[in-house]
Amino acid sequence: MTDVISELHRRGLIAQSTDEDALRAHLAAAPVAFYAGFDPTAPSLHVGHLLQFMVLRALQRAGHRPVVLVGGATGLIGDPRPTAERQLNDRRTVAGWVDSIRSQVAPFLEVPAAEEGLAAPVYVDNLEWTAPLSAIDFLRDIGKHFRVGRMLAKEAVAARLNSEAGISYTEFSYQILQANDYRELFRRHGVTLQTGGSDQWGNLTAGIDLVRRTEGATVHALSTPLVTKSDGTKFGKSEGGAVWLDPTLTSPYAFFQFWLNAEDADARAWLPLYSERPAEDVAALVAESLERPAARAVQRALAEELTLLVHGPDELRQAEAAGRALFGREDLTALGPETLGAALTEAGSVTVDGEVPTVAALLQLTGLASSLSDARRTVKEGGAYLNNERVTDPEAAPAEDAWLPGGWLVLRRGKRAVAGVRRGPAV
RNA sequence: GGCGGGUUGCCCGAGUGGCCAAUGGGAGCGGACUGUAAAUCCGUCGGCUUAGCCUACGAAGGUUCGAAUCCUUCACCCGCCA
Repeated sequence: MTDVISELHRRGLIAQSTDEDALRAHLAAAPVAFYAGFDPTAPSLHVGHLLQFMVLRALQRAGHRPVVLVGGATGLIGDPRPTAERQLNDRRTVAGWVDSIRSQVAPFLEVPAAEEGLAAPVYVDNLEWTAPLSAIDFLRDIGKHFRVGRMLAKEAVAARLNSEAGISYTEFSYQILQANDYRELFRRHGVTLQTGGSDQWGNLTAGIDLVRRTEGATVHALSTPLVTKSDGTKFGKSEGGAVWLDPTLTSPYAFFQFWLNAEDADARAWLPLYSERPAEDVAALVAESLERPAARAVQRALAEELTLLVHGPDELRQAEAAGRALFGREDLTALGPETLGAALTEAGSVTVDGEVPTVAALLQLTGLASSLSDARRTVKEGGAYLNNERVTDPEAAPAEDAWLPGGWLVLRRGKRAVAGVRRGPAV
């Protein structure tokens, strides 16, 4: 059995850990069950969650059994964020998100049939054991084991107490629920390791304490570092917001482009975290990037590997081809209707029927501009292009001879936001 | 429960009756330079049927020719006291 802790260290995936020697020995002794939780706070997971999957996959490859918890209960309460109180989502919405997130996780964890020696993942929802809890049970059987002093000292709580936002009793209680999850999974599935982001450390240790107090057992936790960007802005955002894993929210093309557009320094820092290539290959790619940054070998590697992982081989091929077509040197008319159509469909497109809208309207329709005002402004600033030629009049409709073979227009905003307009009856 | 302070655009934060769609900074967006990087510089940054109009300064009312600015009530936050 490989020493998975060493691998995780090498890749920079460990921020904090409970007694590491003990954990290493524990993992080496026998296959263990471990868990990571995902709260349904949105209809889809996003790139920020990807790092958790890298840890899950590494542990599973090492022979351990992943237990994936989707927080149907905790998602109703809200993990305290450092800045402000969360808006509560209604129960039906959260229940729907639980389903979509559960199915989203599945592809990341192979089923044992595919590869011998892998333990099948288990999926659970903490609503199962949290919903039946009465207030009395909660306070007597669980609450009694928590000291308020320790709860207040947790970073997530302390930050909020010191902020103007304060913290509600609801969110203050969150750590107790998550701790109870750990205990339930210890009882039900023999889980002895929880992984999560470093911002979850307080919650992870709360669970360890509860298991020790009530079960007399020593269990472990491992946290991943916060992924950062060299310019200090938040990781995982691109034009238009979060980068989702759901292909209907963020197209595979956009997902591919997100990684391809990473800054050099960031891409080099991220590669070990996200790549499952051998260490030598990772090192070689980083060296290549330092030598010839313009080739963007590291960005390409990230984009390819992760698009393949998240969206599969077909989508990867199309996302790549679309990028080549739209950013290639060739004349657009030389592309041919099939290539052009496939690329634009991948990038995002709209179909217009009847009278052709103005350029400003098309910018808005394709989502390249958020409003008509925004579209007009973009044209005024010289940032709008039709078939790679700058547009000057926002109120003019594209000329008849602008239509490319196949009935396409290529609309672009700035350097990299591209969308297609197709003429024809609505599909 | 009492007293005091606060709630402004994506975020931070000015603004105490007209010159306020609201100073400034950050983020975002566009341009130049590049490599579909970074840094830098310049521009832009509520919406619309765009020389104009509409909606906005926690919420709802009120005073006034005119309110983000004054008054009343409500909600929430922070601090001190009980």
